[in-house]
Amino acid sequence: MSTDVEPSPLLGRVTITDVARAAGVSVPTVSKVVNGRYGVAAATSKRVLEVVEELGYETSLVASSLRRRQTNVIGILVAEFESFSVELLKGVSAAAAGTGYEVLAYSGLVTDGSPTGWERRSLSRLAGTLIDGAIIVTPTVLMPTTSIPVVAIDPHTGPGGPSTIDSDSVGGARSATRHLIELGHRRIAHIRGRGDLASAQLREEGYRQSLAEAGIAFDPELVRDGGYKAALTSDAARELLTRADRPTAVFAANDMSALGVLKVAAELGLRVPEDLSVIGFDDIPEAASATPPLTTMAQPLHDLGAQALQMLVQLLDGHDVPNHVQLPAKLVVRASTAAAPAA
Amino acid sequence: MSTDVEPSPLLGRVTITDVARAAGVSVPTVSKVVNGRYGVAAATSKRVLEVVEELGYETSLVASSLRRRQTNVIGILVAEFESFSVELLKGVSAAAAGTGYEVLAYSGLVTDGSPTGWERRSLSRLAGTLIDGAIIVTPTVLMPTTSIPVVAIDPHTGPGGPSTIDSDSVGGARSATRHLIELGHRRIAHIRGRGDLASAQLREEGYRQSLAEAGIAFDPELVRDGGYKAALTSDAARELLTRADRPTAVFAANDMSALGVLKVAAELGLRVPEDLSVIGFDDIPEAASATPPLTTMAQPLHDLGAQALQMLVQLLDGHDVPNHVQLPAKLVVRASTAAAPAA
DNA sequence: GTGAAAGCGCTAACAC
DNA sequence: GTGTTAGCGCTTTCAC
Repeated sequence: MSTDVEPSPLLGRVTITDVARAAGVSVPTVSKVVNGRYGVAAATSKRVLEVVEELGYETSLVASSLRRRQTNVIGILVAEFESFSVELLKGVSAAAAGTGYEVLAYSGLVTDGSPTGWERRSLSRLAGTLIDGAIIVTPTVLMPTTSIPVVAIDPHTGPGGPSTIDSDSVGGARSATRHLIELGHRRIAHIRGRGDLASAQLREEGYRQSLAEAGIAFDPELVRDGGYKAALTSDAARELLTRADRPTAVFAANDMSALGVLKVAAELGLRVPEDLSVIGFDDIPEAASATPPLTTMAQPLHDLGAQALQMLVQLLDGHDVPNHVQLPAKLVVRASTAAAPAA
Repeated sequence: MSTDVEPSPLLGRVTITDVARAAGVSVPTVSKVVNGRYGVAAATSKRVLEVVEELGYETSLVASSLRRRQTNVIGILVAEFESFSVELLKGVSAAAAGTGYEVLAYSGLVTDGSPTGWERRSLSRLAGTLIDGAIIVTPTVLMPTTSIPVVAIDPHTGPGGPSTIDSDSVGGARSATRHLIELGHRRIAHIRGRGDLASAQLREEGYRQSLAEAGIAFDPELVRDGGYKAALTSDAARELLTRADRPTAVFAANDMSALGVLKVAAELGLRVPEDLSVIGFDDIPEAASATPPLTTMAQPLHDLGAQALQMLVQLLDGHDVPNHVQLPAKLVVRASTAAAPAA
C-alpha cells in the first residue's frame, strides 16, 4: 500500500523489483517494457521507462542469462592476458563491432594446480549461461563435445575438436630456418615451444625440414625446450650458448623465447647479430622494440582473432564453417639476424 | 526410481542436478561437496566427486554468483579493446595472479547510441552479481555511487567519484613540449585528446605552461581536436600541415593521434623528423615500430593496471586506499623528433 | 493489458 | 549426515 519511491538506492544495485515498486506495476510488466515486448499500454510503458531512467536501472546480465537462452555475448577464454592473447583480443574486438555481440574476455585461475585443463573449466563455468559461444586461445586439451559453439586459436591438435584457426607453423618455421641458412649459418639451434600445442611441434618439424633441404645434419644437442616462455628459455639458452661449439644462430619457437635468448646473450657478452643471430615467431609488439629489434616470423594476430570471431558468428547463426583455417606467416627482417661470423 | 546414469550429456551443460541424480544424492549435498562444506560423509563425498569428475561438472559462475554474495572475480570495463586498454589489462592480469581473484574483461556495446555512459551500463549489468569489484578504464561520466568497489584509470574528472589512478599528464605534457622547445622549435602545434577526459585537458594545460615558460606566445590556431583517435586526427593534421606558416613540431595528446599525424605527414610528402617533429603520449607498443619510431611520453601502463588492481583488492578487503594515485610519465626519445629546420 | 506462478542453476537455513 | 524449503533477479507462459 506504500507509494513511497526510493529516489536513490544507496547500496546494492537497482533491481527490476525496485523499478516495479517505484512505477507501481508488477515485475513482469517492467520486464516486458524493458525488452520491448508487445502488450503494454503506452502510458504504462512511458511511466516505467521514466522510472528506469531515474533509477538508472540496467538489466542484470547474470540474472537474465540464467533465464534466457542467449545473451549476445561471446567469450574469449585465455590462460593469461599477455602479449599474444591480447593481440588476438584486439582483433576479436574489432571484428565484433557491428555484429551485435559483446565481447567478454576471461582468464581463469591457472595457478591452482595444473596449467592444463583451464579451458575446460572456464568453458564449463561460462557456457550455457553467460556466453553464447567461445573463442579459446591455445587450448591444451581436446574438447570433443561442448555445449556451445567454439572456435580454437592455435589449438592442441587437429581433428575431432572444434573448428580451429592458426597460422602456417611448418611453412613459417621453414622460412625462418631458411633465412638463417641463407645468411650462411650452419649451426642453428632451436628453442622448442610448449609440447602440448600443435604449433610447437610443427615449428620443430619445419626447422628440421629446412635443415634437411640444405643438407645440414640435425643435431639433437642443439634443440632445447623453452615452453614459449622467456623465463623457461633462460636455462636452455645458457646451456646452448656456453658450449664450446655454440651455435651461431637460434630459431626460437616464439618471440617470448627469442627475447629470452637475447637477454641471455647480453648477459654472456655475446653481440647480436655479430656473434649470434636470433629469429623468433609471432611478431608480438615487443619484438619491434627489443634490443636489437627482433627478426621474426609474423603471425597475423589481428586477423587470426578477427577471423575466429567471424567463424564463431557463422556458427552461432547456424551456418557451417571450415573445420580448419590457416593463415600465412611472413618473414619480418629486423636487426637480430646477420651473416654468420667467419669460421 | 530409475537409476540410469547419463554418461555423456551431449547437449547442454552438465548441471548440479545431473550430478545429484547420477550420484543418487540431493542437489544441496552436491553443492556442499563441491564447495568443501562440512557435514558430508566421506563415502558420499567420494562418490559425488567421482561423478563430478566423470561428468566434467563445473559450477556455473552465473548461477552461483546470483546466489552468493561474492564471486572472486574482478571486472575490467573498457569501451573497446585497443592498444591502450589492453596494455592496462596485461598489468591488471599480472597483478591478479596470486590474489585469488580472476579477471574478466568486458567491452560493452558502444556502437548503439552515444559513446558516453557505456561504463554505467556495463557496471550495472555486471555489478552486484558477476563481479565483486571493477576497474573502469577512461570513464566518461561521474559515478558518485556504485554498488561495488570501483577504481578508475584515467578518469573523467577528479573528486566525488571512485578512487582513481592516472599518470602525470600536466608534467608529462610540459616535458614533451619542453623537449621540442629545447630542439629549437617555436611553432609547436597541439592535437587535443578527448574533451571528456581530464587527461586531455591537463595535457593541453601542460603544453601551454611550457610555452609560457619559454616565452612563446600561445597561438589558438595551432591547437586542434584529435579525440585520442588516429582517424579523428587526420583532418586536423591536414589543416595544420598545409598552412603557409605550418608548425615545425606537433605534440599530440596521445600516440594514436601522433601516429595519425605521421600518416598525414607522409601523404603530404613531409619528412619526419627533418621537416616536422612529432611527439606523442602513452608509449603504446605501436609507437616503437612506427616509421619513424615515435618519440613519446611513456605512461607506465603496466604499472597503472597493476596498481589499480592492488587498490581494488585493498578496497575489497575493507581497507582504505588513497583517493587518487598518480604515476610519473617519462620522456622516451626515438626518431620522430629532431632539431627545428633552419628558419 | 496486466499480474500470478513457475523456473533457470545454485547455495544458505533449517528441518529431519 | 542429508534432504526440504526458499530465494538470488529475471523472463516466460498463462490466467484474468
